[in-house]
Amino acid sequence: MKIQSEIKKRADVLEEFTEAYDAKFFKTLSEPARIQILRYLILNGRSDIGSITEKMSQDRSVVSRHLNQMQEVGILFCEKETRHMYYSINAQTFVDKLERFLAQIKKSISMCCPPDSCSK
Amino acid sequence: MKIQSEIKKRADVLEEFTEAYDAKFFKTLSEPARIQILRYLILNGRSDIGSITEKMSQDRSVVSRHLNQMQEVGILFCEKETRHMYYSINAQTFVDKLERFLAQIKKSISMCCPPDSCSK
DNA sequence: CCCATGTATGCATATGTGCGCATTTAAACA
DNA sequence: TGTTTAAATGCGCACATATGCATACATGGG
Repeated sequence: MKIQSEIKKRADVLEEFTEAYDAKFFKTLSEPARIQILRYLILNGRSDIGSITEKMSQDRSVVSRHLNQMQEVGILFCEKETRHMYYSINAQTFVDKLERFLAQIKKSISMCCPPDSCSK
Repeated sequence: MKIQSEIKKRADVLEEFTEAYDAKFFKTLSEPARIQILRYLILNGRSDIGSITEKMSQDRSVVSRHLNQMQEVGILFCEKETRHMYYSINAQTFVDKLERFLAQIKKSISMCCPPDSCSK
């Protein structure tokens, strides 16, 4: 039956959507302090924690934790060198995550909201 | 001088980036309850608050507030009809916001992180 | 007009999380 | 091997916000 296969299709797309969804990634992107860090790295490129902290009002430890979280969700890349921990934007994973999410949203929307299903 | 113009270019792109950045949009996308609402709307399309609440553990008022916030940041579209407030995914603004952000990130990254500037 | 139904809002509370301080760990240099 | 510098971690505090209850505000049906 046509309806049955439609229901299954929706459930499948929803499952895909749920798997692709990274709430922590978005949460990380929503914090003012972390946005400031992102801005700093866009402007200055690869930097260590000390340099970043100089331009911020927060404590070194706080910045360290933010950077760590940003690295965990794939926004930043880090590597230790001598005594310094250097961070830079992880272009690969960052862009990839956004593109995956965008593709999934488009897919989900086209399924659930054709022009004459959602609007009225 | 070459360096000076490079600095200006970076500042300009950063300003664009900052303008395009909508922290509240990402924050809205990061809450479990709101993600559940999004999932519901993907599966069921246009729905009123009552129907959505039935499938959630939160109170009607809480769901109402979440829906309102999601509409504010451009994720959802709403329209009142008889006594019901109907919500649906706002494909236009939702996708547009993501695409704008993605484009801006790509632009910023390509400027600040050419392969041999960020990596070491 | 009054009542029922669907939403929105005021308020109190609980949970989450950003923050700074103090301390610990790690590593380079004398 | 001790000293100094950079970063990470434990802990407690403060503030933001998600939640639920009670209530107020619509609006359609009788």
